[in-house]
Amino acid sequence: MNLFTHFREQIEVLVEELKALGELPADLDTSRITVEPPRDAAHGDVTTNAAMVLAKPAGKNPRDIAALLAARAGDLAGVEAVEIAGPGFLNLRLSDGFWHARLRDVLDAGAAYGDSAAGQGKKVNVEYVSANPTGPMHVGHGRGAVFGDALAALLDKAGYAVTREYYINDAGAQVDVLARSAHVRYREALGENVGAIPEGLYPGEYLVEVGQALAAREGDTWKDAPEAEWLDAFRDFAIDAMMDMIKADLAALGVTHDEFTSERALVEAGKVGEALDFLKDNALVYHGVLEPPKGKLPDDWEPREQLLFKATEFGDDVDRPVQKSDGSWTYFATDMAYHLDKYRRGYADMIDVWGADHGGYVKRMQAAIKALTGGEGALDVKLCQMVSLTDNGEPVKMSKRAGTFVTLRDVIDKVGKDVVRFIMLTRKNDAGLDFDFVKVTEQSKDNPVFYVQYAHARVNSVMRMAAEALGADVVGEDAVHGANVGRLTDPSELHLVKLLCQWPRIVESAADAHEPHRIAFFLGDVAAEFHGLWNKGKEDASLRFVIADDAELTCARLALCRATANVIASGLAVFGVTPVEEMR
RNA sequence: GCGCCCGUAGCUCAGCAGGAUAGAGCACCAGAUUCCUAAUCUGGGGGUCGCAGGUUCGAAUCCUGCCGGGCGCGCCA
Repeated sequence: MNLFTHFREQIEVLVEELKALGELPADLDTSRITVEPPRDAAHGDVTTNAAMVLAKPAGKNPRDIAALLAARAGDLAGVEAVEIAGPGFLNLRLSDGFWHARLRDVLDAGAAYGDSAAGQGKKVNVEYVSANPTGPMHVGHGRGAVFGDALAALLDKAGYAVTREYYINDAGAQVDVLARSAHVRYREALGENVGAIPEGLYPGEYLVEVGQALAAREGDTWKDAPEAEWLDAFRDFAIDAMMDMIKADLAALGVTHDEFTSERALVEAGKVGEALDFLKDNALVYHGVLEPPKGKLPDDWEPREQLLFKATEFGDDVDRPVQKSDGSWTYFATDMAYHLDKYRRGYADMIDVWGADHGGYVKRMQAAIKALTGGEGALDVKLCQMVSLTDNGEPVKMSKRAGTFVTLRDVIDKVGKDVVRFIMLTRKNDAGLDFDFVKVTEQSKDNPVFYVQYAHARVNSVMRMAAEALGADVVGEDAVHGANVGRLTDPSELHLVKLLCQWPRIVESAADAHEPHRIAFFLGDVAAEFHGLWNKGKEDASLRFVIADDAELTCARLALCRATANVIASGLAVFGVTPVEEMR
């Protein structure tokens, strides 16, 4: 249960009562009422702006409305004190007993704590990675992969029916380049001295294997054959090989997808034609000539008549071409068809995770979706900023030519997938991210992965010590669930309980905002609070978790430890990070 | 030229669908440290929230205009 939602509903009930009594107008709009934790703990546990937002439409003084609400709020279950503060805030202080009950909720829910029904089972499609099948993934792809994967898990936890999708860009000119590059490696594998890889082809070593495999399978049949005879087969083979490599890298990162949609298959199935027919039928395309971009004129610019989509009618800045001069579709055209296809598969809500360099593309895609779905479909595009790799503060030099290109796989192999995943999520998606090989593996408070994992491991450590001191019985499931948590009365203990109880709210708001990074910050807060509690035990032995001569109190504190580990594990699960039992 | 994103402490960044004196970590300064196995702890200084208007009971948050940085801008995806 999200307790803030609970009190939001309770306040609503009180407002209805006041309406019935004629104290407030019957048609009062209550939608702007919020119930949330106050920033300052001195203001209680729960605060609402109800009186202030209702004041104007009700034609009353906010503090008068607050007084009306306060008179009734004191009777709500769990509310110990009510006060009116500032311009008309209504602050509720909840009883220790209420919090003890919530702690039991955390323990009973286990890993499912934080699960929400807010999404109401609504279908949502999250498309991420979608790296071109022309080579290995770099860390930038990794960020998008982790972000998309975590966002999908977050939405899933928040009650949405999530589909994770990968769009394979296997139809453009670049996969022909891939095929030609593979052909060079094929000839090389057959013993030909091919020299340097020609300009314009992919020079990467990763194609050597592909060439060898082709040579083994095809023999020298296509060695000197004209391109038209082998292009299709080589392309298909190379794409499959690249996708196998990409999927293996994703597996190493723990990233999964439910659907892989092929651009080529979409084109061959006539989906682009269908989308274009729809646009034509609705007079949303026309033949015209675009104005040249101002300020920066491309060298080879010349006026050209093209088939244009009326993007400006849907919020874009200029109309966008859908067909190239050779008659083939632009990337935009196939992308429109792809998103229409997603919509027709039942996804009115779509989220795309892109690299920030595609930012200029967002408006036209959103315009296209508006046009193609009659305003029914919605697309949120999450742009991921660049990742800069550093090694103890020094930038990692990357040069494809010098062979010092660091792939995503290199990074995973070096620091482990859990570290990669967590660090990638410690920044907002649209902020740049510094990934330092030394810092991310450092065992110190400065390293968020370590700090959070350590808190989880420390719970385990406490359990072991408790078992040694008081016997295995105090750490069993029964003992934890049967603990008299009413013994938790120290303010710092209750503070941790209150923090843990925010988890459902964090899940819902992070899911709503499509911002998984909030979870990383929350987990950092939980870890800090827990470590802080531990440290208090150093100064004041009565606050230690394990009290040798008081098994009941120890059990209560172990329950709090267990609940802390629960919440951390629940958050790490969203991130796809395995909580550790022990630090090494 | 236009569009998108960003501009918060010396540094790296949070700031939750506007909310009550703007937060954290690092760094800096001052103390503590024979500590439940654990890779320290406590306290302190430090901010015109880029600038200027506007909306609002209330703006770091929303709107407009500037300034500064990044990305992008017709047959690359």
